[in-house]
Amino acid sequence: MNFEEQFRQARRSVIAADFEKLNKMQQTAVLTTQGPLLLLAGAGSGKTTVLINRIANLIRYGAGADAEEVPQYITPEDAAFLSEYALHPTEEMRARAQALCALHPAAPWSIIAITFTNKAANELKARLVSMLGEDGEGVWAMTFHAACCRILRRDAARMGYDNHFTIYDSDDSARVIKDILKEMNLDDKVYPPRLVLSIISRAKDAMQTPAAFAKDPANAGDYRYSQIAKIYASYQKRLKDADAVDFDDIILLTVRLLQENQDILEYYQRKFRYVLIDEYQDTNHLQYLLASLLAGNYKNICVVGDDDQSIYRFRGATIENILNFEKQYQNARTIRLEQNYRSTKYILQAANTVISHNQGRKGKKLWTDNDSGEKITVYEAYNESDEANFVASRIFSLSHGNDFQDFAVLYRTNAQSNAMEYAFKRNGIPYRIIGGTRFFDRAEVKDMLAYLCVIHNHNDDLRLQRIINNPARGIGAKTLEMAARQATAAGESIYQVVSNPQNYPCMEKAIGKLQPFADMIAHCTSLLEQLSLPDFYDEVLRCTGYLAMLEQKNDIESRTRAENVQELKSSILGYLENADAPTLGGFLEEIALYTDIEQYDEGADAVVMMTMHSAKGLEFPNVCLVGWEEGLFPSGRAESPDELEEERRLCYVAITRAKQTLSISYAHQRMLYGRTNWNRPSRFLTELPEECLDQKRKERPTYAEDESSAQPMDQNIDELSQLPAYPASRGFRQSASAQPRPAAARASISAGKATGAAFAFRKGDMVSHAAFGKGMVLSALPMGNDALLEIAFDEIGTKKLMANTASQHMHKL
DNA sequence: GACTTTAAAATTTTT
DNA sequence: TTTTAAAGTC
Repeated sequence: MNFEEQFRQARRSVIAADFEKLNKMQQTAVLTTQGPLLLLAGAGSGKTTVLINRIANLIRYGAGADAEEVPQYITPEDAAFLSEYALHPTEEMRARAQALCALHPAAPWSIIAITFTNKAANELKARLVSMLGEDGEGVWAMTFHAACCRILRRDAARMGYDNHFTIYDSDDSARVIKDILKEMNLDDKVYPPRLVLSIISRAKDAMQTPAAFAKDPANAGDYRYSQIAKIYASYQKRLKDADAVDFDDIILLTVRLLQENQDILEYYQRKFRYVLIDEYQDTNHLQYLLASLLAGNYKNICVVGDDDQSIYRFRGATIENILNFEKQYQNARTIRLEQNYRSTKYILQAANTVISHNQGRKGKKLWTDNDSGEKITVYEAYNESDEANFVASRIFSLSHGNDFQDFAVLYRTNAQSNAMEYAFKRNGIPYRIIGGTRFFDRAEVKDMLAYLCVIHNHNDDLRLQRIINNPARGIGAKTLEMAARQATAAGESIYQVVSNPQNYPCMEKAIGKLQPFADMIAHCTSLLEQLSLPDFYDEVLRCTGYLAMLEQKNDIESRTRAENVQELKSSILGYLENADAPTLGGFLEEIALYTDIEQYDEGADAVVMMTMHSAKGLEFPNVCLVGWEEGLFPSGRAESPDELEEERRLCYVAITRAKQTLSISYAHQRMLYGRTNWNRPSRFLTELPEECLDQKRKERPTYAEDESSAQPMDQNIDELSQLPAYPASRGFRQSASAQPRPAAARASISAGKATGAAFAFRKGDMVSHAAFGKGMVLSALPMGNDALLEIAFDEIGTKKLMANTASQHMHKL
């Protein structure tokens, strides 16, 4: 063997030793640095760890592990040294060995790692910094939008935008569409703004200009499409005039900037020697183009993803990007990470089996060295509240009152959280709900941000319209409409009209109302130069009268809103900490993309509830999946085979969140949106391997008898109360509207022994609860057929429980 | 112009 | 059932 070959082998094994903690495939992925690489990373396979280590390898050793090249300066003596070190590494030899191994090490700023969410980007960055120190800071680890924004702000002029362009979020965009519909005199029932926006979004994804969209043969002859083409054109014009871009524009303009400007393209292609894309299965066409452009020169592109976890097709992701990667890059290497470190064998087997029902996969089978664990509990509930009680009981029996944070309840739609909340409240189980309206989506927060936008840029018409009469200043729709018309006619912004009403005869009536508003904005603008940002913000809260308005209302809702509005100040403080030259504009630019305040404080010991979608990327020791019924999961809206496969992938994602235990439940009858439905169990249940399951259901006859004719409620209650939980229910079936909440009536009966429980507990009683331990009843407040108990538990403090529910897990001592 | 009432719609979601 | 927006009333 010549010394070059000896050197190559030693080099690879020395570098590999740095990553010996990883498994074989993970290590291969880390050491494969050159050329296109497709990393198919199954759920729980340590994907992020691989990404971090791969970046570390690039910075430390560059192409060292993955190249034939042996530098000219390497001598046979060096090769011998490295071989020796590979076999017997010592601390003194280390520095020289590492220096020999490095081959064109990558500068941190020459690496770009793109993610979808700020959360993922932050995690990546934090872990890079903790592994690499200062070098970690230099890596471009950010979201698609943040990266594009950075690129775009530098050269926005080339695309005809100011480099301080504002970003419209989807809410802003919807307002613009509504405005256009009004102007064009179109019915928003025929052209729902959200739908129109999604059509425009698809057009942008296909890089269709409004003109091209209008001519698209696919839309030809469709009157509605011809109208939408006009809306699209008008929408783009308005954004352009306001120097605003929407989320799609950020990517689209960046792609066009690179395509149309050879010099800029070359700059970034040279700058980014290594491109990494996370969650590649979630990329849309534009993002694919961006990735291809950035990696166009070196072709060192590593995409990480899992085709089986693609659940965002509905918002434009194309799974084809990952399926076609190997066609796009003929010399691409593919590595599968199939060892799962997260789940038990049973859980994994269930996941594998379900997903195997999908066509069009890359194909992959997860395996694990973990224990078999417990079988998956499948529970057939009577209705949604029985299901919720089942989950509550399960949490009690597994947790014994500790470590609630180890539990997650995952559902298909947010609306399902209600029934769970109800049960958790009655049982005194602490919980938090993820999803719904996020902090920056709250109206009051958006209002204050709109004020800041207007103060920063008086010509921001869209935001001005939002706040000009909020709080009420007597400037109504009529006045605003007039001002807008004058502004358009004069080619000015609305603020120009509002601040100089005397120049417009028709505005005369409103001068008294407009002047104070304009003065207030002007005053705030002058404050900006005198005060620090946080103090300035306090003043804005005061001057605008916004805080006063909330304080005046003085109900719970308003108090929360006031808190939120004040909470925005911590975002400002957070911005100040990181910015070198903080300005209001800088804050607004940053906040436009970073809308993800940490709403999920991990410290709290509470069960988390969220949709299966939101759970992606997370893991929990114990997971309860609820609502496995046809029409709900899979969703009734999923009709085509493609859509059903997406539901199945969602199913796969949901199952693989669980580390140790998993329960799946479905309800025989469920009230949703005020209607009671009787749905068959989900088809996904039948796709689970029976040997993994432990099926449970309440002992009771079949529901066949439910179909028979209705009888008066009272009679049924008498009949039912004789029986244990969920007895036969002859003639029980009634429409939800015919009788008030039959399900609820049933549920209280279902407590069985509990009916008397409400009165069994008195002040001073000592009790023992399955999960909370021993305690004393402090008070018992009768409430209808139930009672609210306040109990001081020895270990966990005072809790409020509903007697009927609690008695299922609690007895008197 | 501000407030109240009523009706319709309600997957999934990040930027 | 709950939420939100638009129409109706003072």
